[in-house]
Amino acid sequence: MTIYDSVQRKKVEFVPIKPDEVRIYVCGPTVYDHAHLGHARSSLSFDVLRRVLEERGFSVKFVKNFTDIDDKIIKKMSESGETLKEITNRFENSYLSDMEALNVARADIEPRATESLDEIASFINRLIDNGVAYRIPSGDIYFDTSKDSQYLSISKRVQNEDERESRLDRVEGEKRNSEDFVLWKGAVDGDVISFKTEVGDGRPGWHIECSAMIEKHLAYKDSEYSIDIHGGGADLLFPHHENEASQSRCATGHELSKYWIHNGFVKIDGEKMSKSLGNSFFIRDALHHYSGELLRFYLLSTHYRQDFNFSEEELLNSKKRLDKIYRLKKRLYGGKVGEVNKQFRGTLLEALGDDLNISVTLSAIDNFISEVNEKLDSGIKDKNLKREALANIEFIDRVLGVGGSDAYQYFQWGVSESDKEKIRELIESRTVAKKDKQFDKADEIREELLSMSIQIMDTADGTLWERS
RNA sequence: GGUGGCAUCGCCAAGUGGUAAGGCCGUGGCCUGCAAAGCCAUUAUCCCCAGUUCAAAUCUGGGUGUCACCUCCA
Repeated sequence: MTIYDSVQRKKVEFVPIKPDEVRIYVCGPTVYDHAHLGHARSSLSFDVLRRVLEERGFSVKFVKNFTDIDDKIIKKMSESGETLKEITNRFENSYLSDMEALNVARADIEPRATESLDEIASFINRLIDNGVAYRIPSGDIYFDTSKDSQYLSISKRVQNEDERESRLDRVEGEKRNSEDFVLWKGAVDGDVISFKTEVGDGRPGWHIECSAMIEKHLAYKDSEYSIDIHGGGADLLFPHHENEASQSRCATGHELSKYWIHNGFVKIDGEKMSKSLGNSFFIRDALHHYSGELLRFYLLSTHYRQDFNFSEEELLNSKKRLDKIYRLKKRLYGGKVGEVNKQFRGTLLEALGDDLNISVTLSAIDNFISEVNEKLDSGIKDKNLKREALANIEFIDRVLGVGGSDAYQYFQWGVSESDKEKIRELIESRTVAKKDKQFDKADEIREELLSMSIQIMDTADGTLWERS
């Protein structure tokens, strides 16, 4: 299969370091707030990647961290008076519950910075020993980027003199080079949180945790590369991933990752969603309006590297597409699940194996649905048709994580029990009216249901309804 | 200012040298008491200019527009 490597900046054949095994590390959230749609998209992208790799026969080891030491968390501590643990626990749980709603599989290991302090400290010590990190009088420890000839090889950024100087001007002085970054922040009076480690009291900088945790939990020690795939949002490429890679290179002598994958942004009204613009959108808020499955399907419907423009109109467009899977599933209801169609399976895996080409994948699914509907409409008796179709839908669920719900429940999402009862009663009276050829009355009832956003459809198996 | 991405039917969106997938919307038809659903049919020469080639949406050069990164950010 091929994937797009952000360092080589092209699609390349994916060949894991060791046959049949793939080790992936994805940068997880900083747990100082609820997760927004950008987190959802990133998680979803790598969730599908993982599913595809597994479906293609790889054994995948997947690690995603929680950044639970951070200035924004500390700020929250002083604002709310909560402890670090209280805040990070709350938002970790919020994150995990959102991910569950989106049907994102849990990582095999979910390390936290607070649980990796020994490894972080010894990692920093190695950098100091290797002469690529230095301590300044305040107690802060910096990484010396000038010591790594490969620095900027990940982001391919060019340092020009103007930028250097303008950045030097606004830097507090004691760094040796403007692009040096902090590995460890020494404790100062008034710090609300500080950890005691072999490099002193204080707290780690942002980038170091990933390098240390990758080495602890995931890295090959006997290979040119530590792991197969390192992923995250496109905004992490620089400086975060550049710095991670540089640290790891200087401490371990190995390149950090063989492939780098970055997902595109979620935009609202054509602008990147971000805290500073005030247009971010929490997953949990979206889940009040739409099911997790629909949100998942919608967020997956655009190729992961493209910018994703969130719009209600497009979301409803996606819903119609997802509805079609479930309408077919309803038609197949109660049947036995057979064997997935080999060609169908092959088409999906080939499309997804081409750098997760979702458009071709969805197109193939649409074609499959149409074909089955057509055959079903023609009335031919073919037990295997239904069995295979059900198996195909199961396969869709395996690789994309959608289509696995009960078809009837899917269409009843967000309808209260009392409304369901009312709907049943209305449909019953309409059925009676129809039987008596009282079509005006029947149509009136249908209008009433429609005003409740309930669409009905008369079938050979009786009148079915869906929430539109 | 530096770097990178993108520009294909009303909208979303595939396609990386051989004469434009798919979805939504619209229109016509079948089905239906009427609908809905489903099915069938139907809609583009690919931002502009120049070039390479037997052949380009796809390659090269130039231009325009747009977005992002360069500061915390998925």
